[in-house]
Amino acid sequence: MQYTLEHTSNKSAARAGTLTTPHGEIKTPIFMPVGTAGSVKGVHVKELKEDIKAQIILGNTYHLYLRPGMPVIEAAGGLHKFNGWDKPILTDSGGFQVFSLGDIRKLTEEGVRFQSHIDGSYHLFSPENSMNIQRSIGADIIMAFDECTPGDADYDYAKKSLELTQRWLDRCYTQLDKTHPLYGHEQSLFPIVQGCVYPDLRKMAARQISSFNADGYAIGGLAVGEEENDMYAMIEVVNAILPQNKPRYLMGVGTPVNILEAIDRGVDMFDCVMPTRNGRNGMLFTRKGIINIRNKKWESDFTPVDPDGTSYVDHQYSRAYLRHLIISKEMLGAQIASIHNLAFYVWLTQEARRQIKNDTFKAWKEEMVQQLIVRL
RNA sequence: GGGAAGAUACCGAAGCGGUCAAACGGGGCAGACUGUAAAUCUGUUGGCUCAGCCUUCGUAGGUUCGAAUCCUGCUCUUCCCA
Repeated sequence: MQYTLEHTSNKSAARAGTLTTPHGEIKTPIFMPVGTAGSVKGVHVKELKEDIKAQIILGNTYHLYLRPGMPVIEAAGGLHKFNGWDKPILTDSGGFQVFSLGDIRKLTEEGVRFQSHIDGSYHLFSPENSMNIQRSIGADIIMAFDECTPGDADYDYAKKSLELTQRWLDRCYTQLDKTHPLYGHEQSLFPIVQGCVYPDLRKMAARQISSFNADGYAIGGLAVGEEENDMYAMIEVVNAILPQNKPRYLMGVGTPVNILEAIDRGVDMFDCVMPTRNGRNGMLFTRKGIINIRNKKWESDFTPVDPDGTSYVDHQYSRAYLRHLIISKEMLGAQIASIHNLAFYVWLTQEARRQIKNDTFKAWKEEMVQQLIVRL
């Protein structure tokens, strides 16, 4: 996997680059739609490619492992073959589920004992089997198995948690060395920086993972309950240390403003469930601000969903019609909103890329962040 | 024509002497959602000069310290018999 840093913004740390993977190029900064169970909820591959212009999507180790299970994924020939997406894929390691499944899991040095949220059965996730499962899935980019430390963790907990993540990283690499890709293409492991909101822990973590010659580096454990300013501060601290010539991936973030602020601080890759989940729940992100399409004010607004939108759904349907669909719980409503939001997120990052290369990023971003928070 | 049951807030439906402006659903209105246990969850839903007051449980009266709840007339609805 090859990353080429093409341009750095003249007035900020924002970068434009190209990441070349076994399944094609990714023009950064980039937003990556989340496809937890092997599908970006409600969105066809055709729409991802032609309308949203997604360059890479995510899958999730925990969810795919539980269902359909690795025998099926391997028999299919990996996730690319299984879901028909022939562009790059990134899989999360299950680390986030360590955080989000809170009360049905137990954390030990060995790994995490989970109870399946589907049938209550017990499973152990460890760095070793997370790597094995991610081999079976066959993503281009695979993530280290970490503990996503909660944003409100105290210093001692955050330190212990970080040290565990560091020991787990060694085991991830060891396991990866013992195994090989199953489908004829290389897989790149991205290590993850933890350390909660504590600058010295973040620095320590960034230095530690930088010592591995990874193809890219991730910043995790942010947007998980901490103050927004703390998040931005941690990004700055970490990006000052991570190698310049490798992509940086901010995991699970975030709002359109979060993304622009992070790009401004040198982040290259993003993923978040917000465009799809919030879309399904009636929230539309546009370059003029945020629309809650369920609100009565849109009841008879027959103007396009988003006149500035880049996807066909933006012009094909009216706000009144989309409101009707969402309120009536018609599945088409969720699909339209998801396509719109994903297209907007991808547009936002690709427009940022254009502005960076044009050396106009900083001013453009300052204007955008004012606009993006407006409630329409 | 005779008999039975019933009429409760936007709708459906509990309540069957005081703790009832009235449970619970639905609908309406609004909010939340950040490496997806989420097509989910939360709040609110008579009025006002709002820690209180006013009007509301078909309608008109009555009993009672006190009624959505008990009694009587009336109106309407559903079912059964002729």
